[in-house]
Amino acid sequence: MTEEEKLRADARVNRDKILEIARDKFEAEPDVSLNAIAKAAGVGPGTLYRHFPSREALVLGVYHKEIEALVALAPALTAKHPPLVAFRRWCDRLARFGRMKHGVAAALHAAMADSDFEQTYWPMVGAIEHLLHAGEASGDFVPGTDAEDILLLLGFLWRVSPDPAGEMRTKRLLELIIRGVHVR
Amino acid sequence: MTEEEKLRADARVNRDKILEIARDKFEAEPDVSLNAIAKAAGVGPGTLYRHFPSREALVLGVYHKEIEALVALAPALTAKHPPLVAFRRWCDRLARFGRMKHGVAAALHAAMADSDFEQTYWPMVGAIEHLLHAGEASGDFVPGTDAEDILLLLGFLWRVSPDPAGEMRTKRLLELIIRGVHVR
DNA sequence: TGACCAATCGGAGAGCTCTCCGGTTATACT
DNA sequence: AGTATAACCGGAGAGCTCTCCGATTGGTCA
Repeated sequence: MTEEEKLRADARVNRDKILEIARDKFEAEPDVSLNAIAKAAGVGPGTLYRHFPSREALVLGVYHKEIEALVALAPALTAKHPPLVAFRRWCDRLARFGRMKHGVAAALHAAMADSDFEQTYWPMVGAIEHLLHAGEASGDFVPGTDAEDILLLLGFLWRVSPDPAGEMRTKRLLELIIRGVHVR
Repeated sequence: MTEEEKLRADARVNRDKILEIARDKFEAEPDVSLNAIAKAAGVGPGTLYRHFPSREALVLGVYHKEIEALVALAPALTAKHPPLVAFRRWCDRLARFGRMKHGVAAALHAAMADSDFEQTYWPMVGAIEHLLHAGEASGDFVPGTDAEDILLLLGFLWRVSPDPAGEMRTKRLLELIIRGVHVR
């Protein structure tokens, strides 16, 4: 979407400044108040909330690039690997992303699980659909698996702790899900 | 737990009143402010928050009985049915519960997925453990499956919509999970 | 260039969450 | 019964989220 293009110059400056500040603040302390971000960015709360109507929207704005990369990764993986491997690698990558951004996980969770966030939700579903289709075509995956279902299920990634124990749990659960989509 | 016994008489009255009011309010409008509940119950916010330190805790307090019943159901089901059937029925029941209480789902989700809520989390894990053990013993389930993992995964139940489409989605995802724990 | 107007700004304010602590009261003990 | 004390109460208040709207300003066209 060309949303960034059609913004008025001052609005674009503000938007960028907010994102820049927000990225730093989130890194430092994920529970930062949006008020604080607005103040640090030199705008009023009204401005921040007009650009990003909710905390989730702001988080999504901040990590937009990373998410785009993740979406783009899906076709690349299916091109280079057999479907099962591609699916597993993509999930691993998603898990790693979730672990890194663990502090903002709650917001990400809400955002990804909610189809109101069209800018993020549907591309993500598309990526999963891609992976699933490859698996169906090769006969490796149970046919008819729904991509939205899988994204919903993968929501657990945003709730595991980022320590080694959580990593093990992630590993086990991804195994389970893969067993669930794999036809034997 | 005997927590209700050792309360001072006035505290118990307040606690019960709060729960009674909260049940009604939640039924009517899940997003009610806790302030409103406190006022309707005739206590100050301080009192409400001392009894239930968070919204999640209050929700758990309200549905405590139902959750206990759910936990008690697990052994009953394993006694009457083969492990796979027992597991499926228990999940169905949990799903139905989630669907009925959809308005308070977010709070329930946080509560069940968070082991800080020991009163609810561990009994729930215990119930799942029971179901899994039965399946392992009979050789139907993949050995070594962790009950906490499953509870985490089942968290999706609190995010599906309560309409027919959501019901279908629930059905599909429970199938997937069952395929994931079922050996062969 | 000047002036118009639609887009944008930003802060006041309503309502909420959650905490803190001085005042109150049930309970136990004599 | 009288009293000590630990438990409990409840409201003031700080800080947050989110909205609304009058003031402001960038873009455009004559």
